[in-house]
Amino acid sequence: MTPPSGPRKGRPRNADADGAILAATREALAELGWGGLTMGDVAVRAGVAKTTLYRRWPSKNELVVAAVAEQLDELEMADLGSLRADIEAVVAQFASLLSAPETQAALLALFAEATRDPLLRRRVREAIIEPQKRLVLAGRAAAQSRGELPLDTCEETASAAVDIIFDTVAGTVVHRMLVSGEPATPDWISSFATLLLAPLAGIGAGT
Amino acid sequence: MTPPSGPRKGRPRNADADGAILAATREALAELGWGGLTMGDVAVRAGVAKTTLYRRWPSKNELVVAAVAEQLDELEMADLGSLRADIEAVVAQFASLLSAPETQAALLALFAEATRDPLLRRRVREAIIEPQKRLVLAGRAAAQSRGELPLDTCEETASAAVDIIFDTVAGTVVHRMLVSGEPATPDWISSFATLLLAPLAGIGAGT
Amino acid sequence: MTPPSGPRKGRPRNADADGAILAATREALAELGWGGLTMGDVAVRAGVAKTTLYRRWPSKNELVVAAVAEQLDELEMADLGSLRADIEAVVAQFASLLSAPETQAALLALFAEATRDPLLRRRVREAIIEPQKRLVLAGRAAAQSRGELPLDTCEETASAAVDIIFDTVAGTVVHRMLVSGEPATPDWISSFATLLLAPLAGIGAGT
Amino acid sequence: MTPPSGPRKGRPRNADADGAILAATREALAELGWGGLTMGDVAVRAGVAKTTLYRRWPSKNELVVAAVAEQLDELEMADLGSLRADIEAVVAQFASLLSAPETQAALLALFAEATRDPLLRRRVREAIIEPQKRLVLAGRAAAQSRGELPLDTCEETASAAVDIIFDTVAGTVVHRMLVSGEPATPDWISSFATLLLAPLAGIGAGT
DNA sequence: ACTTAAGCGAGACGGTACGTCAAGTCTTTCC
DNA sequence: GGAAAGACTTGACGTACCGTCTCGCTTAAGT
Repeated sequence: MTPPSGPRKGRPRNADADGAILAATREALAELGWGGLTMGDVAVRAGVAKTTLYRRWPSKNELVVAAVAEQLDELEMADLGSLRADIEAVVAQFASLLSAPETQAALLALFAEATRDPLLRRRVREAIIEPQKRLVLAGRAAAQSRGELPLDTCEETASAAVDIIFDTVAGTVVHRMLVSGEPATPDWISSFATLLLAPLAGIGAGT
Repeated sequence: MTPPSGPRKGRPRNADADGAILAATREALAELGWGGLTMGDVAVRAGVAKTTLYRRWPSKNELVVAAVAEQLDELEMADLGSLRADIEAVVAQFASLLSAPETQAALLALFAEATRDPLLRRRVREAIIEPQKRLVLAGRAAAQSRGELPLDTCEETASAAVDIIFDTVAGTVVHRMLVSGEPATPDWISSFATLLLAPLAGIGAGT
Repeated sequence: MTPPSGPRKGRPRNADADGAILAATREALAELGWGGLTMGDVAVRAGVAKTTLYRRWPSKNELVVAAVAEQLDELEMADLGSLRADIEAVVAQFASLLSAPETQAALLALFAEATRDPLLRRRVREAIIEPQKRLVLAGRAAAQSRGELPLDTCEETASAAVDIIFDTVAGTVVHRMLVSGEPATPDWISSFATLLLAPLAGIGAGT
Repeated sequence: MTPPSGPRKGRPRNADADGAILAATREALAELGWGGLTMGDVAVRAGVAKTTLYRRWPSKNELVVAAVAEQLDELEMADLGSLRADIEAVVAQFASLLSAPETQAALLALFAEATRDPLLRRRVREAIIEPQKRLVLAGRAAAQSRGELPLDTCEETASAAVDIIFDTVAGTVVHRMLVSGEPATPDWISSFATLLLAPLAGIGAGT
């Protein structure tokens, strides 16, 4: 993947430019939205020629994926000692990310574009979705090690459970914040965690 | 809203055109996606001049909102005798709507655009979100009349509950289908209904 | 050739624009030369959008041909009563045309480009060369009617004679003014006319 | 101009490169014309880095002047025993030079560019025009030594005569071949020589 | 039948961004 | 210090679409 191929020939790429461009992209995205984003504007903000953008990312889409992916790398699952606490923490983190104007503008537009463009879809999956899914997996593993959740009896069922939880968490938070346009207050997060934990309570009660 | 202004002067608008244009919009949307959609192309598909489009809708955004809203009017809440059945039915309906390529392409793009454009946001709310929210309300009312749910004790709490349920249902289904890209099979719908009903089970148990 | 095809559909082209664009082209050509001429600049000078240029002429070359051809239409052969006077008049006219900076910059560049591009070559021939060749023909006809020149005995020979005279007149004047960069003074024109008339003098002397 | 500075420091310039580059330039010129010629392409054809081109010639113009000038150095005036023979020989040589596609593409473009760029104009004069003018001078000197032409009585008149002859020969041949696009056949050359010699015949007759 | 007013198609218009390309410069590493 | 490689800035290219405009024509309703 990474070409470590010895000492490269020719003038090396300006190492600072990548960061400057992605930052400029997020800034422009926040101010102008997806529709208003232009390559020329990003280039000017980054203090770089338009051709330099195209040399590094083949299209506007790829550039935005990269810019947003960099942002989402921040998310992490901390083991806080209880499943409820862990869930509330990750939802809060995700919500705080979605409060940033640049993420708001970018995320839905990216998802929308990915609906039609298979390559973009793959890039979005790899760069954005999968890294988040690992949060659900980490949370489950922690809960299992604490005894809050039973160990997986069936691989397939477990996977389906992860998927449904992931879609529910991500989808609901996104919908609340970006579509309904309501903030994710601590109260709301608490209610939502209750909703998610209810099935487990039932299991626990039934045991 | 509706101009009742008697018998209008001049040549009346071609009544068929509206339908043809909206259909052409959905068709183009399905083929080309939001980004690839052009007014010129829609006009050609509808066999109509570009001017006619602009005479009826002030912009591309408005046109697409109208085209998608027309599609969403189909949704309805049938009282099937139990809350689980009602939920599964509405989720299935919503999922089937999101299977249509034109809806897929349009919905997220519309949400994305609405993030930046307050007027569009209002139109989306009015034309798309609110009509769906009434399904949740109708479902709750039916369940209450059947005794499956307690009557509202507090107006405010009830409203918050409706909101959270609405965001969860809409957000999760959208995320599963459009972002994760997985189909909403009967099994999945059933699992999801179980997740939603779990809190009620707890309430019921506690009563 | 001219499409008189009834009442045209759609918005008619701005009739003033053609003239404004061609004038702007000549102006820009004079200031910046062929290499410095840009479509965008012409558009700005003409107070017109760049797209309007491309809507009317498919390329920079065509535009310049049109601009220069319009200029060359001025040339005309007046019957001044003697062959020498006619020659001196047409040479002076041509020389005065080549004094204009815009013609200077354009003509050679156009000829150069035409060397490679067969379509352009054809356009240049039609629009620029042929109209000039008629001057030679008109001059010869006038001289014949005055008895200064014998009537054509052989069609083919006559045609070759016209060609050689035409190339000599046009080529020499262009070379003097644009390549050698010397002005065509009345003295020079007189000397050149003498050179051209010498063969006839010989004929006359031999009779 | 020529740096005689002993044994230079560092790696010496590749001596073959100059020739390879000029040849590549002419080749590219013949194939693509002036407008289509790119430095990058020349570099690739010559198997050389673009930097090397710029290290040796300051611009595209200079490179092409050098490439074309090299070609024109071939011309020479041979004393064939009579003025007519000498004239026909030099016209034929010049015509044969203008038959080469690379010269065709280059010459007019160079003249055109020189119209605007005083430095280029000077270079063109020095490298291309002057060397040709000496042919006319040599021819006249030979004719004078053979008694075909009177000795110069007036320096100034003689110079003007050389100029007019030079412009007529060069201009007419260039116009015939590059603008009119007709070949310079032996017949045509003969007719043209007759035209040039006519004034002398008159002088001779008058003597 | 005759006016009036709007709808309609066609297509030109001023803009703005696109993604590409070439010119000429700069910055590496290797020789 | 020359040379190859290739990244860099700049600026024009020709295209596409937007949303507006201006035509000539059509279609009713009101006279």
